[in-house]
Amino acid sequence: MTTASQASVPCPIGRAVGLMGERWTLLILRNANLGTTRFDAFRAELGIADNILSNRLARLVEAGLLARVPYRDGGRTRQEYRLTTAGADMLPVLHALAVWGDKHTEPAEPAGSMRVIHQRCGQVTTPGKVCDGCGEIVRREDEAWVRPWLSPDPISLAGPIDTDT
Amino acid sequence: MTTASQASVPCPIGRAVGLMGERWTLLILRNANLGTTRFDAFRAELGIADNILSNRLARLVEAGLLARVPYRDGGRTRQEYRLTTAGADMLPVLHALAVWGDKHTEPAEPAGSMRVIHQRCGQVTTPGKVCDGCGEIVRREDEAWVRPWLSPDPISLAGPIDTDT
DNA sequence: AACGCTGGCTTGCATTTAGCAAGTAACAAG
DNA sequence: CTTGTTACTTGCTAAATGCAAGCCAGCGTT
Repeated sequence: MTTASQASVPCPIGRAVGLMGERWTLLILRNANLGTTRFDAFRAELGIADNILSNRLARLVEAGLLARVPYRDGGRTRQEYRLTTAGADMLPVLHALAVWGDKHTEPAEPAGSMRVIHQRCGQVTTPGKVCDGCGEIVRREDEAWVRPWLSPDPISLAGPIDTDT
Repeated sequence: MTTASQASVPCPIGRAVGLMGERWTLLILRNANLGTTRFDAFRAELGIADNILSNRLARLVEAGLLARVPYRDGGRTRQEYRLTTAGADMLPVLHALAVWGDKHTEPAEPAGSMRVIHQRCGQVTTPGKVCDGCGEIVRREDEAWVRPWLSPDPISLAGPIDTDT
């Protein structure tokens, strides 16, 4: 799913950054990993302009990280932007950014830090491979995030859509 | 080291992305982690415009990820941009981008993939915490990268400068 | 068939940013 | 004093960002 401009970059970091080294793209991928799929939901959650959101979603679909999928809603057809495997595989990047952000930056108001929950044992854990509590590998489907500034409830990560792009 | 615009963002990912969700910034951090320190070296390695490089280096210094340090070179005073602890702590983000980029994007010409070497045992390993070969935790000072499109030689990661910003 | 509503954009515009290429200032050597 | 180097700055053009209004397709209702 490489776009033409990636193909000339030998470095995988360079190619990845060419696709997603842009703040709105990364924020869209964060929210998509947490289950956001609809245009108006991204717009509301991110406070992003319509034209920028439309542009970024199109790029993410073209790059294969999201898939634009029609669905029926109360009789009418709507569109949603579903996470693909490539989009889901961004989770380690999001984990790493969360750890860095938590260590090196401060929110103005301590609403409480973001926490990652291993749902199988219920423990808070460092994002990454192995649960700090029980030592098990934390699988995506057992991981939830608590963002206390939004809600005290853990949000499970979204599963990717199966896709052949 | 939070800039004013970060302080209003409760999410650590949002704050991190506010500082570095931009391709040139990420690429500068990649090269700084591999030991690049001088303005003309960044310019040559990245093919970046002077004004953009100057701007990004200033922002990274302001955000505390790099430190601008004078040094003597053949009698004259020059400046270098040294990695700080905060900049060094970007390594997991770079690792995650490398893994993603390697899995989901293709170079035009197979020059060979980027490889991470655990120098204590000499093995190639997956970037991350534990060596695939010997099972030891891969410490920064024992990690080197091979980027075959540049050179067959492993490049050790740069150690951060001690700094109190 | 006509109309209204909604969703998912597009458009026009002003502002900002990106990037090229030339130029500048400070500092050193000759 | 002149020259060269380093680390930028500047002027300019093109592209991107983002606001706010508007458009179009698809649907349901009348």
